[in-house]
Amino acid sequence: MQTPFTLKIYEIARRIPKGKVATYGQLAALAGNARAARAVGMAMRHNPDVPKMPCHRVVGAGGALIGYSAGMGIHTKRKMLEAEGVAFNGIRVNLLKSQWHPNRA
DNA sequence: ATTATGACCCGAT
DNA sequence: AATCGGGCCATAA
Repeated sequence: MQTPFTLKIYEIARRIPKGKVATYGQLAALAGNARAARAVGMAMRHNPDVPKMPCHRVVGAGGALIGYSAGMGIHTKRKMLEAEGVAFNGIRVNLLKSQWHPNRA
């Protein structure tokens, strides 16, 4: 059992559709605290439920690839995102095309 | 209960 | 693009 905030982050992260990405700040905002982006990252780092927790679909603000400790870190993360059809723009994710819109499905 | 840390974010250099 | 510094938050120790 995790803390309420963390659980909330899990709920949200879990419903990120394949091929889309969300930013830490976005998740934080959806969780109720737009400034808790850092806390969101911590929740991800402690991720207890890998299968349900697509932490690779969570990127930094502006689509910057931040975080991820598995495999080759960012490299692996990017690989997975590409595999899911996420549009990349050089070193960043093309949020313009691949950012998750919770409201829109 | 207090202190320290981190998968952040923003603005400036 | 990369680096530096300051601010915010919840979690872990």
